[in-house]
Amino acid sequence: MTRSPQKPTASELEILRVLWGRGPSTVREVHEALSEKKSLGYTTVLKLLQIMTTKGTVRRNETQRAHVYEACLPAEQTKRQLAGDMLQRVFEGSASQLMMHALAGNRASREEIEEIRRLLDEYERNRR
Amino acid sequence: MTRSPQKPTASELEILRVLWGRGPSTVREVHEALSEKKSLGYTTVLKLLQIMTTKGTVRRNETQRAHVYEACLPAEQTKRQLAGDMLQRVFEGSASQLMMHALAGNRASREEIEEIRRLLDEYERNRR
DNA sequence: ATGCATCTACGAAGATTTTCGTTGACACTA
DNA sequence: TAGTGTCAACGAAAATCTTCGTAGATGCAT
Repeated sequence: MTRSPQKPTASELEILRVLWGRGPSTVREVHEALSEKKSLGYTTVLKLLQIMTTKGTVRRNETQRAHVYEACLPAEQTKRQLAGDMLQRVFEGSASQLMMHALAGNRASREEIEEIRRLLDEYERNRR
Repeated sequence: MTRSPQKPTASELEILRVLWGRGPSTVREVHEALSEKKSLGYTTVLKLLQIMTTKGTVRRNETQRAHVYEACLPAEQTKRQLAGDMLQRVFEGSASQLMMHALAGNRASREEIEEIRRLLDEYERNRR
């Protein structure tokens, strides 16, 4: 029985983003990365990583004195899960609605719109 | 000082969706609507609505014995806020990334893709 | 070896969310 | 008017999330 991937909390996501960006990291490294944005105690980060380990969100290598943590799932997969979850919970599965609401309020650049069109083409090509 | 709209929790969102769909409703009506999907006590819904009232998420009309609740903000605004929040927290502001991750795993119909293209055109037209 | 710095483990407090049970008010009906 | 059903208010338990202090182990430098 495989554990279904559970949705990371807000704090867990912040940590995951550091791990995805830096690759396997020690508590200190994660803590320093997060400290640039917000103040947070070292042991808070440690505790979070320990909890995430028990949840199976991250795994750690304990061969060094300072354990090295890494995300179990690739960023792509977790992001897909988060986006899919919101798609269902908020937009009843309508991707067009999700997109329009995401664009509203955060005016996207012309390049961004072009990029979306390009990706849509690609998506359709791969679909058939 | 206006209270910044705070992000509804998962349960609160379920209730908001009922209110958006039905319009102003009593606790009983909301409870019955939710019961179709999941089992939930009547007083649980009542309590949630009371909490949401103190938070300013909903307001109520108390002229009837059974108070009538309604969402303070229109669905559009809250959805925009939720989508925008995820856009920043997970996708660093990249709408194209959000889009593609939402589509992956929830294969969208050809019509859905067309709809997105149509809305993109419209969005660009209104932007300039 | 002694002391300082760094690390993990543990526990726990406080906040928030989710869930209901109980109580007393109110209203309809037989 | 006595009984039955519905309603809001209140409090509180349970679960989860967020945060950090303290203790004990480990390694390095003097």
